Amino acid sequence: MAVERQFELGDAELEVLKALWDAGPATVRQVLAWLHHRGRRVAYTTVLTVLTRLEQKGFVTSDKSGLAYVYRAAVTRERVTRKRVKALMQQLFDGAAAPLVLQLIQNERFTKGEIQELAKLIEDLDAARRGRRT
Amino acid sequence: MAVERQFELGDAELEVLKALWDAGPATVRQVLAWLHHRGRRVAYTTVLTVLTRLEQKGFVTSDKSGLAYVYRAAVTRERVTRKRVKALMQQLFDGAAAPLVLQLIQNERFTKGEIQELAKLIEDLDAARRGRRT
DNA sequence: GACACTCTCCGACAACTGTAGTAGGATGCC
DNA sequence: GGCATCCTACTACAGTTGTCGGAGAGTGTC
Repeated sequence: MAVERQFELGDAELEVLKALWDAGPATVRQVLAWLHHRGRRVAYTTVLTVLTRLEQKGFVTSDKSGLAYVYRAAVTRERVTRKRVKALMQQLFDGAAAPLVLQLIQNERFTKGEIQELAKLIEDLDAARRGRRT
Repeated sequence: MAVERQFELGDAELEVLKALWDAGPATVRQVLAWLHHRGRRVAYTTVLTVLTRLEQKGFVTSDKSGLAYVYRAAVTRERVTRKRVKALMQQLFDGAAAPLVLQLIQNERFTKGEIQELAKLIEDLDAARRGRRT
């Protein structure tokens, strides 16, 4: 690879994006504060660099309204999340979702509420399937 | 980052590991054939390099029984898979499994059999939870 | 105007990963 | 013995990502 791929997100980049998702549009300094708050000890310029790269990749936009540039996420958390999950499914299970779900259900713990919610969703799925007579 | 992390698997590395999982212990040439079969056009020496790195990282072992070294996976597919999924959960959902499962169920399609299997697993989970009086 | 701050820009560097060429040893065939 | 073939070791290089430092511009304060 190394050629062709073009834009994916590394850990640091994702972390910065999260700051924008959680805190809304923010300046470099605000993102830095958010990261420090989360225990990520990085320098101001590091955040700046990451934001710049994210902008190059199209994940954020910026505009200078006051003294400093304000950065804003240009992609939704849902979109990025879905894409990542898809990629993982592709990589590990040749794109199939079921094995992943099965693994999660068997290996992870869920609260009562979560289990109920899952049960309900599954039931809905089943009902929909029947409804479509598939 | 760049420092500290030490060993994770890239796409190419994972693909090579898959070859060993699927086809069992194999020589460089056999892995190469497997990759070509899967449409991955890489050179012999590339495979050799990747296998060498995987060995350095402890993911495979090798032994020279005949003319060429035979490489063998030193980690199970399950172990690697679980670790990757955990990492994704950590990265995207702060370690929580439920949001990931919910997203999968809502966004992906499942066959009748899969839905039934899921329903059964959820039911078991629920029963176990009740059994524990938790 | 000088000093202190705060920003952005540019350049840099190291680790990791993907990819591969070249050299040289081993083996087998004529 | 010479030549083709196969294998490993070593080296290399580019792209990506994480991480910063220093230079220089803008702004506010005495």
